[in-house]
Amino acid sequence: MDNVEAERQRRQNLNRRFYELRSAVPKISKMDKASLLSDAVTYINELKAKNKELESKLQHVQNLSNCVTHGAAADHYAKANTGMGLVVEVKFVGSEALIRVECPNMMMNHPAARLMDVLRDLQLQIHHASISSVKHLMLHDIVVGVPEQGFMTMEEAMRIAILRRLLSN
Amino acid sequence: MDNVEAERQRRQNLNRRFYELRSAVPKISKMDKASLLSDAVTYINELKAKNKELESKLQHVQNLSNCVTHGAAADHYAKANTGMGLVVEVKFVGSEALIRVECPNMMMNHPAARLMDVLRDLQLQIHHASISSVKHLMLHDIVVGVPEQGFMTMEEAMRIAILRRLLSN
DNA sequence: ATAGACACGTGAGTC
DNA sequence: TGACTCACGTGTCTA
Repeated sequence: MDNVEAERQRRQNLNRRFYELRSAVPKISKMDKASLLSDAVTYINELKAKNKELESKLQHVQNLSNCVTHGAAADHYAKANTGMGLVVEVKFVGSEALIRVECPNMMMNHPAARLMDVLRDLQLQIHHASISSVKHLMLHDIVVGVPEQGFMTMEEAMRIAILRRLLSN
Repeated sequence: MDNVEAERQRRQNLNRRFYELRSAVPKISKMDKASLLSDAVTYINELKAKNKELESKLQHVQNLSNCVTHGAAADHYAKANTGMGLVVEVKFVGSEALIRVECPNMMMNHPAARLMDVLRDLQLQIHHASISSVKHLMLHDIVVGVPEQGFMTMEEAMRIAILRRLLSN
């Protein structure tokens, strides 16, 4: 018959696909065909799960970094609490601290004065200050001396302290 | 024979696996077994590729956000290329752009002059500038007008452009 | 020898 | 009608 040869090629072709599948699936329990198939489905499901996990993680991280990069270091805390573009950054350089505050003008009256009050309350001595207004935004770059103890190791605490006091009342 | 029944169950089992595989693979060209197998391998490879892409993207984003949050907007590009604390941030506000550059003094001669050269080269008109030196760090806060076209939609490109020119030569 | 897995040829069904 | 896929029973091989 001609059928026998056709069937021969069909089996041969099918086995080729099996080998291809074997090469595509890394974890193979047994060289058995049935095992290969179930291994393939479990592997596919693993990939699907990992894919979903990665996608959600990526979206989460991208959301966070959007918050950060959008405002060039926009403050998550401020965003969460005010919904506006208040940004406070603190960075220590030796015994001094750089403080950078971005504040929308409409957010509060005389943000500069308010910031100075806060710094006074926190007993932070001002070494240098540069304040400018661009459009609706007030920019404050301030260099302060840091007290011998307290904030020395906690830039974040200091940042949060300034932020809370700015937002309170 | 007893073999016939065993073989019957084996085929039956194998077909169950085939059906499971069918349910695991979303894109099926034909209901053919061979097609199913090749569809499975292509789908697996698609998942693998997407997985790698997501992983690298995630790592990339995580690296960026790590750099950003670690140094209060530290710059990945600068860190990678200089190993020092050069930081360039760009932020658009309407038709103006805020540029903030942190540069260690020992990194280059007169970083302010160099930065001005760069801004001139990029044809960015200076609206306001505040430059101060604290310890070993030079701080530049500059407000420039943005050309009608070009950087308007690409803060990042502008940031990178400034950074590259600062680092070149 | 006993069980499990496979390839083979064959008949049957489909387009 | 071929061209195609599939299920079946059978013989063979290995552990």
